[in-house]
Amino acid sequence: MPAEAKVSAKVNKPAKVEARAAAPVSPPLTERQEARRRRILHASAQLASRGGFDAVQMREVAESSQVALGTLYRYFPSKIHLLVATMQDQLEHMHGTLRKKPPQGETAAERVAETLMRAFRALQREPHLADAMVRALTFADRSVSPEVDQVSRQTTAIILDAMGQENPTPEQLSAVRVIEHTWHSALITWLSGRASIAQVKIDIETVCRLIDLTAPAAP
Amino acid sequence: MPAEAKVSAKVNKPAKVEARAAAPVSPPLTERQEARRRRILHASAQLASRGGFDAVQMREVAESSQVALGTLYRYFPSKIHLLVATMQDQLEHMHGTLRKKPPQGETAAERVAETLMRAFRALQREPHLADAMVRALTFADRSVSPEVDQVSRQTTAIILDAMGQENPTPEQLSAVRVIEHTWHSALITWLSGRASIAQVKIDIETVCRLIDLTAPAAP
DNA sequence: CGCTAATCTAGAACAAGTTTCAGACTTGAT
DNA sequence: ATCAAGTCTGAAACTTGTTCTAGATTAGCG
Repeated sequence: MPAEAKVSAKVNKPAKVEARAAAPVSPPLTERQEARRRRILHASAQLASRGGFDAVQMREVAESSQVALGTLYRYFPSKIHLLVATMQDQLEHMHGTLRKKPPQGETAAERVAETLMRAFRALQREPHLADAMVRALTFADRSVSPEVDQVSRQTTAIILDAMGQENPTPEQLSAVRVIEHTWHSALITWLSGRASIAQVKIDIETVCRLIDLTAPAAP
Repeated sequence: MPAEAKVSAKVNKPAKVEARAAAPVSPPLTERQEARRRRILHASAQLASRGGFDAVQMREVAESSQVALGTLYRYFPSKIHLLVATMQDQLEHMHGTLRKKPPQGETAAERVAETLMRAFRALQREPHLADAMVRALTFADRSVSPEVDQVSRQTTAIILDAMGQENPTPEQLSAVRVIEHTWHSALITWLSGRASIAQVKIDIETVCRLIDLTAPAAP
């Protein structure tokens, strides 16, 4: 009946199809579709690495990834969706990389700060890419909530990993939320040239103190 | 020689002209120019109050404020500049309002949290306006840094006011920075529907604990 | 194989931010 | 009062995100 995989009905956008590598269940993608999706994300990241948010132009992404503009929009319903998906992609890499070398700090706060600073250094290597991803993330409106939430969960997972906490308390989860807020906002101030790298470091270290504040003795 | 006030040279954009009400020194504006500026900001806030960021369309702002499109761009070189200036305007009101009834809390942390929650409630009354202003603020790139910085300073001033600290320590200033980060980011998650009002409250209260953590005995 | 529904493509069309330009209007100085 | 320089206006043009359309392709099923 359908063709190239029944992604579902008309309204369906492979966006939801973005079954993360972990659970490609919802709407299975054809090999060619999966390939297209990868080409698109690759082109997006490449263009972003050059000139940041503005350099990711939908027509160029379509051309670079050898896909028609309409198809690009079928996969990613907006530029913001595309960039947020790009961020999901990069975050997975990052999480994998971070897993390999766990932070060395004594306290949970130290380990989290160390992990975030490591991530920050990675972003510094591709500042334009960071710009595109972070701007998209904070500019996203309600229509992108599910995807942004996914990014948020991934970030939370990274931080909890660094804390080494199996089952964090509600208080600790609040602290993690605040750390994420600070992380995103600090990145923005850095990207827009209003804060130095050193300043970001201080902010991260400052907010990480909240962890110790909320991490009492283990049961 | 010039006309309607010598704003300066060719490249000059009254943007810099935005000498806040406090210090209209740099390039003095004609009365008519000041009036135009007010009309523009008013139209901007009005449109924003309706439909948020997207509803603030430059052509409409120009029409509503009875100014040519080109003139609008002379006063505010981009939509982002316009909305950030709108935020500066609103922040001043807010600061004035907050001054009148200082927060009641015992500790500095309580007072800051109370103040921010009061501001938050004000934003809730005009969620669309809040959306427009906050989105603009976080989307702003380097070209808007001076204006965004001004907003940041104003916010810092409000928080320091609430703390009741005359000369804060560097540590306290760091805490304030982190509070601002959390404030902005929490607003974004609320505006994009990813966090409830209650959640924002918790985040604010959580981060405000940092103040007590960094506020030792007075000298 | 041949069908049928969905997908993909190429390209036009539309929307809103931004730029540009010629001409009318103001302003402040002489 | 006059004039030079800067400002405002109105309208068109340009850019880039987004939508739409008609026709070519593809996938899976009988």
